Amino acid sequence: MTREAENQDETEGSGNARGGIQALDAALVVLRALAEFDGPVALIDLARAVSMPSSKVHRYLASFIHAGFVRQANRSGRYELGPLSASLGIAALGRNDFVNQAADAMPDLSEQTGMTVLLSVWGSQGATVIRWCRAPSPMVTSFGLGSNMPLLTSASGRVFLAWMPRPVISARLNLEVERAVEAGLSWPDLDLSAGSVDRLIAKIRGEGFASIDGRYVPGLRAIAAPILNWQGEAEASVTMISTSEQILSAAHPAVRQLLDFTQSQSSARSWKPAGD
Amino acid sequence: MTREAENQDETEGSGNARGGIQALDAALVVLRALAEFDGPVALIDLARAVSMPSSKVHRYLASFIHAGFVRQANRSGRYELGPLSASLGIAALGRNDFVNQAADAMPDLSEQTGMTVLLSVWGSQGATVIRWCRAPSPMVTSFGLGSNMPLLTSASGRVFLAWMPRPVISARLNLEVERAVEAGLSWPDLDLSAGSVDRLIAKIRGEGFASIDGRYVPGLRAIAAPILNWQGEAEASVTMISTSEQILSAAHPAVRQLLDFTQSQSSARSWKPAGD
DNA sequence: AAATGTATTGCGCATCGTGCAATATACATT
DNA sequence: AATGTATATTGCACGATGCGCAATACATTT
Repeated sequence: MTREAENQDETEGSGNARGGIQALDAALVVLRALAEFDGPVALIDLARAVSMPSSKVHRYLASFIHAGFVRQANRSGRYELGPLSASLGIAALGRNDFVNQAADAMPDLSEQTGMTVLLSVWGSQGATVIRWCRAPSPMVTSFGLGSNMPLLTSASGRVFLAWMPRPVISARLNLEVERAVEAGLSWPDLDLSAGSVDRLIAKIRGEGFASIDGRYVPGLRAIAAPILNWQGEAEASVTMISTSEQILSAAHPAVRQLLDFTQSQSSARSWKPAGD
Repeated sequence: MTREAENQDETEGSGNARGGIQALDAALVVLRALAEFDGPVALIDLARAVSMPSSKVHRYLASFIHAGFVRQANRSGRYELGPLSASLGIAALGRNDFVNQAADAMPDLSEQTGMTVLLSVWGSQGATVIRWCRAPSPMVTSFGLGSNMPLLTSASGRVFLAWMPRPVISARLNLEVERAVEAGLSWPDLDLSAGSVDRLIAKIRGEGFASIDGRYVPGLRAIAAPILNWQGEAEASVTMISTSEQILSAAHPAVRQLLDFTQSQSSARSWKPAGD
């Protein structure tokens, strides 16, 4: 195998990274690159992104598809992450994370409050719903597991807006503002100036929770609060959904219950720095 | 590389699965096996689980660790999924959004079958049509986007009846039964006893799809199947409408196409362990 | 219909993955 | 503490197999 000069950081000259398999290393680079794209990717683009011949990438993708980690969109071409990647992520999240503890406790919260509760984390595409606990009460379910919530107009997203390091969310924030401006959108409690966003952030942090009233999605109200790590950054967001206007008030018992819940969960262990 | 007999389903004799890389196939089997363990795994156990030599598995793991998909707990011992697996999964979750994906693929299904296809989710008023893909064939229908379908007497509704958590639908079910009783309605294949409903649910789940014949809405036949999420709950329902009586038979090709469609859109548990 | 762009696939060479077994290391027992 | 056992890690040599190139198939566009 005519190995190319794609060694990234190791001092090895003889082989690849200590004791690994070269083909696998290259393949994982491809997989990671695929994950970093926003949507379906053409083979050529993916190959360019990783600086490999198309045929090489294609063979990797064939194996990934065979295993279920990747799926090709239509008949013609583009590749995207497959269901097994999602399963892998769910398994990874459920390992030693706060996610498990929070998810285990969510049914209780849902039952006590009679509301639908969902748990989301910050992914490359924004706030992503990873757990979902339905309440018996009627409720609009136009989104489900894996939904990406908007940063500005969802309670879950606003939690990350307020408690995520600015650099992490800035790209997403710019994207959403840009799109809103292009679409000519305007919102009840938020214009698109930087000052308005900062004021919103300050308000959310001050109150300790974020909310969305029925003016964005008619009839839908939600409150959300962060699960914080010891650095005060949001690791996850817990959201409660209701059709009642009243939960938006800080005096409503649901707010108290939500904050109790997230604060008790915040003491759990959090993300550990990458191994490597 | 002394290749072992790890192909079990392909007819290929020369290589492995169509155009893939053997080492990568084997490595992904390992990763998948790792994900299926509950917690940290010892190398030996993982090797046994996939029937490979420890050294082989160890080299794969070295590459996975190097890429960040796997972490080893301490200096010595056990392996677990790493942060990159979580990132990958979150990205995949967003990309495998059932509703949008199904909606994107609906035109194809409509074209292949020549039938009108609609997509519904569970809303506060019951099954709610959110996408609508008309077939060229003329068809008079009185409902459109946002219509609420009955739980008992629509194919879409029956899907939710069968694949939705009982608490979620119970209120709606009671309401419909109550109203039917008050109105003195009676239906061809369903009386209003609890047992009858349970029998209907069992039948639908057994067949994998729900149907409505022309006796409820004269001249209108429909079949519907669920798009299931990771929890096995119905995330959405895909319905095909026809005026022909024949589609109600499970032998009709449209049923096959519908089930293929929904299963491909669901988070398939049907991924076979690729390796040996 | 021609043309362009892309995905897919033979093919032969030599690179590199593999199995075995030796070694290092951690853990349990006496 | 020392020994023993079990597991993780690593050389080594062979030859199977992954790789790049280029031809082909496929699809979409002008």
